[in-house]
Amino acid sequence: MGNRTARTPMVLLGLLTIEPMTGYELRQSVEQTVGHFWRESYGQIYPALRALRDDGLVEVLEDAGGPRGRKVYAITEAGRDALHDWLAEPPVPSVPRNELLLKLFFGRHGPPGALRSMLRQARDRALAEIGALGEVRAQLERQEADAPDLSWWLLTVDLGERVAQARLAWARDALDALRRNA
Amino acid sequence: MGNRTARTPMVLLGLLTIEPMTGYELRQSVEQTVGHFWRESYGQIYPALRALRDDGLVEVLEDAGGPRGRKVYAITEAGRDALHDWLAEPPVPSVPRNELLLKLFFGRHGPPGALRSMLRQARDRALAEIGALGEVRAQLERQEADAPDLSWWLLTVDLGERVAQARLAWARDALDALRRNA
DNA sequence: TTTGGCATGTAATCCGTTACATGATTAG
DNA sequence: CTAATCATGTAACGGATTACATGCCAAA
Repeated sequence: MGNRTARTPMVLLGLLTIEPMTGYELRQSVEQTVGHFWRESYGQIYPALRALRDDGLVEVLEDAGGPRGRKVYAITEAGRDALHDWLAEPPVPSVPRNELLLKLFFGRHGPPGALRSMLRQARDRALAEIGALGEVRAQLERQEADAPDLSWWLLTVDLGERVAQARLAWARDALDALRRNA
Repeated sequence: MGNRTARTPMVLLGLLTIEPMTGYELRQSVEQTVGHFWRESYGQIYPALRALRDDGLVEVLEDAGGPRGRKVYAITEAGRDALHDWLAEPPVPSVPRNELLLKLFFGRHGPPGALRSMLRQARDRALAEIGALGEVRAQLERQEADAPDLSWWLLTVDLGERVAQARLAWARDALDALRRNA
């Protein structure tokens, strides 16, 4: 039984399909590519790489540098198979946990200004997200125009933008409603 | 420093502002009220209730029934204060983790049909969510028309609906694009 | 009488973050 | 020379789920 989900190793395998990388670079790469909808910490990455190597799903290309070496990992054929199999399974629905909504739900029991400030923060975050995703999209279309993954990547950007737009509209409408009531 | 976030006890305190309940009823209540954006398991609830009681934030009204008793919890004044303080703090931004997007991002490396079936599932889930939230809204407006929390509750429903609509439109457009390309 | 819902709790385990420990290399 | 960045790893801890253990009561 053990690992039911095992998503960390799959992100690593996925990123290693783009190019071989060190654990450190994988961390950066997670942030830069799937950062709006996924995150991994070193505490997850290094043990996962060890396990992947033990299972023959990745291999170490170089091993040089300092005392503990710099290890460049590459995905193996077995690794591609494992990734393929995982991609065939439907995503396991995640437990929703939205602290903002929780606080709004119980908002009557908090201080009067808190609602407004949380909505403002939500609005600003949504705006920032829209801006960031717009840049991502522009950069993809410029620099990755020939990347074979492009259409998949744009799909994820697209959902991100739509959801951020929905949040923005919601926060603005809610703030307007507050103003009219006050 | 121990508990930085401590959200489980806060959900429980929040729900106990509505009415006193047992641990079992709290579990149902989480599902029925904040279910679209929050979830708690017994493994969290019972220990949390114990800790809340030790801290004087809740008290036990009744203690009867079976061998281990039926305990009806009520929020105390100290509990209301703790909830109030927590509601004053801005929500801690959560790490995004969306497995569907992860799978789409690496979609090229999976089986050809997987993308389509995941999008269909996303579309169907969004539709179901919209339906469920519509019912929640209708029921709130009917049965809780005088509830002092109503406007806050509707705010959370509203965001849920908008985000679900965004997901629905995204999944439909993506499916259409797929069909045109095939 | 047996199934399902009410009810409480613990134990094992996992997933994941943060902090710690260590050191090489590079740019200013 | 020194600060930042590259780089690898472990340890402690906390948050959360799942499974387990137990038993009452009511309805079919």
